[in-house]
Amino acid sequence: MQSMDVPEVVVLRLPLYVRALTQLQMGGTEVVSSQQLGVHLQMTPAQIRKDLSYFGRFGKQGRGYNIQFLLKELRDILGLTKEWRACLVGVGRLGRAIINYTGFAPEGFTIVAAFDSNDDQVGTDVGGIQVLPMGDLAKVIAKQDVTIGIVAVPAVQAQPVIDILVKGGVKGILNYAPVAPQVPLGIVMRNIDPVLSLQSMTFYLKDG
Amino acid sequence: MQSMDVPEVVVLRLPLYVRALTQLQMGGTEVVSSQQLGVHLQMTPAQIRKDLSYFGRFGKQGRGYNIQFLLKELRDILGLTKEWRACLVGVGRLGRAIINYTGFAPEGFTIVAAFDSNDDQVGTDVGGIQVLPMGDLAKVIAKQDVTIGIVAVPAVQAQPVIDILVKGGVKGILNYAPVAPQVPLGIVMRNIDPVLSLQSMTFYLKDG
DNA sequence: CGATTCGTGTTACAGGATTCACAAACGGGC
DNA sequence: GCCCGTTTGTGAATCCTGTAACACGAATCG
Repeated sequence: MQSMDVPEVVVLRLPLYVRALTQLQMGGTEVVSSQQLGVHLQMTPAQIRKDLSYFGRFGKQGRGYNIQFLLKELRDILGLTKEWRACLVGVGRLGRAIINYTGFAPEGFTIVAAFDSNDDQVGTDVGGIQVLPMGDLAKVIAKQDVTIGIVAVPAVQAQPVIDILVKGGVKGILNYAPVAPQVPLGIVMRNIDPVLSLQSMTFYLKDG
Repeated sequence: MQSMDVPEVVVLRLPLYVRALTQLQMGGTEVVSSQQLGVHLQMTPAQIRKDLSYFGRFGKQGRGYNIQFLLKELRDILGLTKEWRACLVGVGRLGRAIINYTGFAPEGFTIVAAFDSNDDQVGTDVGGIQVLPMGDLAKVIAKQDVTIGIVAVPAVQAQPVIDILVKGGVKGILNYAPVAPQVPLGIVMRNIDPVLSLQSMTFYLKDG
């Protein structure tokens, strides 16, 4: 709702704040200023204050931000208070690594189902999850309340798989395939693409 | 050299062009207009033309861009014509997946060495690569002409590992650990962080 | 209790990036 | 050789983002 006129760059930074604040909280800090947060995250205090001011007034003049309070607010804003249910498509090497990745669950992202188009994979157990045939996708998404689809299939299959996921009803796509797929308006996509990262990195390395 | 006043956003987009052009080339196309590229990549033709114009005049009015020529130029600009040698630190689950990932080699990125601080891992063979102790890092980087360090260690170890890599002489860091590490000026870092991607995604999903 | 210090929220500004618009260039047809 | 449709490259204009400046509230101190 309030989301309408918040720049996307700002939204992309919010998780960084959440992470930094969580870390500080672990360390026992209770109050932090935009100044301190700034050095921690390598950004200017002004930017942090401005970002936060899009959503409310969370700080106290002369003191700073109460970490526990700000964290709760930011988690609310980002929608991190509920459990997000995802399904994985593609249980090859990459898919298996994703299923077994321990970083998702603590943040509230659970992979509740896995699919593969390869009949040899279907029926096998990967990291405690039964691999299902693509045909079951729509049914499972609806029944299991899945909102996020994770794509870990070869490049050529990515677009068709994403089409199926969208038709099936997921609202967000986390795409690991090295392509830039098209999604209809209203679907949120994020790409994980280490090769692109490396290819833009080399521009700066090539004559260092 | 010419790199000085090219905006970083532009550099980040160049690999997308390379990929799209390669795909078109595979399909047999020889010439493409900014218009066509635009629909393919979901961006405005003007932006594509402007981006390319930072580096030279590659197109012909009335015709468009010769794909083979433009690809060669872009690969040159990005420094993708040579083989880039990388080393991996951390051969846990994630590290193993990275070593076995088949997407790097075809693009000219080779992992030539792997390290781990865990003595149980040292000496074992992962995906055809001998795991070495951290102590050998500097020596190997120098001897093997390694310019890129890939970090796949737990969050708490990431910063110290990166410090060692930088001291050892790498120029670029591809960081998979869920932290925002500090690197000295002149070192290029790219972060791969699916959790951050998901956390910014949920902002848009939370009341859809 | 007044003065001082600190740090926020906000407004104004500067610098970048994206889009627009158009002259100049090219290729093909006649 | 000349015209016509097409598409580039590029200033100009617009939009967006980040930074700096500042007025005000809150806490502290003598």
